[in-house]
Amino acid sequence: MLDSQILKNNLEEFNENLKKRDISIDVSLLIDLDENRRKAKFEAEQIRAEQNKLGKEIAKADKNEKQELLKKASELSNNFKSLSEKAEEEEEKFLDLWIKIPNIIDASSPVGSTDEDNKEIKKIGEVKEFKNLRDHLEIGETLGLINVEKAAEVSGSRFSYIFGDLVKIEFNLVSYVMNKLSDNGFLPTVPPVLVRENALYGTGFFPDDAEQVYKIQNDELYLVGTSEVSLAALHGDEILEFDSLPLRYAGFSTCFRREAGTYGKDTTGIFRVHQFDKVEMFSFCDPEKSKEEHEYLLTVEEEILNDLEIPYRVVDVCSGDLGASAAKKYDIEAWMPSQNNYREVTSCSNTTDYQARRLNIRTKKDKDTSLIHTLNGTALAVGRILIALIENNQQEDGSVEFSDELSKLTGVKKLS
RNA sequence: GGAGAGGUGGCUGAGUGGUCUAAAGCGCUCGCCUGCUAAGCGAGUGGGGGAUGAAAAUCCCCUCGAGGGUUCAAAUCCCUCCCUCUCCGCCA
Repeated sequence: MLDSQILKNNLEEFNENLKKRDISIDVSLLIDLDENRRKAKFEAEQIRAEQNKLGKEIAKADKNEKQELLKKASELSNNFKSLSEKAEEEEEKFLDLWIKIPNIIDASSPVGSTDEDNKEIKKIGEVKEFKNLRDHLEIGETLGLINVEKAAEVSGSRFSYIFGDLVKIEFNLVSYVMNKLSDNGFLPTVPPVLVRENALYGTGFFPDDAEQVYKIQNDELYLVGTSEVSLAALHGDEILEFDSLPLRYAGFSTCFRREAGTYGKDTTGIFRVHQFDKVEMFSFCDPEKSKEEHEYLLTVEEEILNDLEIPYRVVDVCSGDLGASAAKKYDIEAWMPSQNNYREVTSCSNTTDYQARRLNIRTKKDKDTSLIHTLNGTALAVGRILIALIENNQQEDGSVEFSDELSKLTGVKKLS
């Protein structure tokens, strides 16, 4: 959520941002609603003040005076009730619209409408040529490492079983990444994957992306699509020690996504599934240092991909492709030989104070309390990394063989 | 799942309808005192929103787990929810 002061202080920036994001809303309506709610609240408060004053007089008054004063107080009370009701209505009217306004985009983010307009920043690693090119599913099925057909019978489409050495690789990679992050000041965390509605509003997934989230009907709980949600909410309603910033966490969790509206898209194998495991970095940061922190998270992501010997490119995500809460976002896309293309394996966002305002996370600096900035980045999206590892290290005979260096991380030299 | 007890400021803890503007203690900050340290003395010490103002500031509203209700008036009474603890049952 944005600071509504922007309507008074920096309307130009506000309008420009809407333009960049290609959103058309009635700004003058917003301004009116904002003014109305302030006015309504102020009027209610005035009456409340009178009422409070009178209440104190009543407490001191003797019996004769009391009856008279009570009558007056009763009037004020009714008056206040109707005014504060009105104030609440006005507040709600404004907030309903305001909560949907996305974050202010960083000046350095490219302007554009779709992922086609994302800006490639760099391309690292050599793309190999393959004879008898196979995709990860074909390799995985043949070697008995992946089964999506059986998973479809058990759970429906977009689920998978992974077996044997692939599981071994998953746990080895998670362990490698957790160690690396722990060495770099991230606190390893296993957060809850079921959360209340509030955590999803706080992180900006609600109300906009609600259709992507699984709901547990009986208990009013939701399955997180990323541990970002539970990590961000960890410090909700807190004032963090300024000297403790940045507070960095590395969360391991299973992630659940409904993938509504993706029918027919990425239907092969385990690329786009309803359930996958992920290690996520999350940082609570001094607002003045969030840009550096963002670059830092990206660096960590790149190091991991380099260690894993996966060719990749880094993309600066354009205005139209940013989520509501991000001011700036870098995606890393790994080379996927079977698709002859780079595909997203990490995403790293600076959400500035957008989540912090909703979650009420602040710090105290020189006596002033101010909102902190939050950032998140994927350290290891297990499923997609497994795909990249399988496909980029496949052999002509349909086996998969890792370099000596890489096999130290996977714990497996050859899949056959 | 059953039975019970609770949630008050950074912490401990008093407070069962109006002077609560939340006692007291601890902690913290500043000052005094002391050769240093401790003790002592004094002052201050949460958060959010708003009005006026160039600013400094002054004033107002909200906040005792959350949300409703009763009342002229709620930390205090009533309802719903959340959380914590104890006992029983079940359980990885």
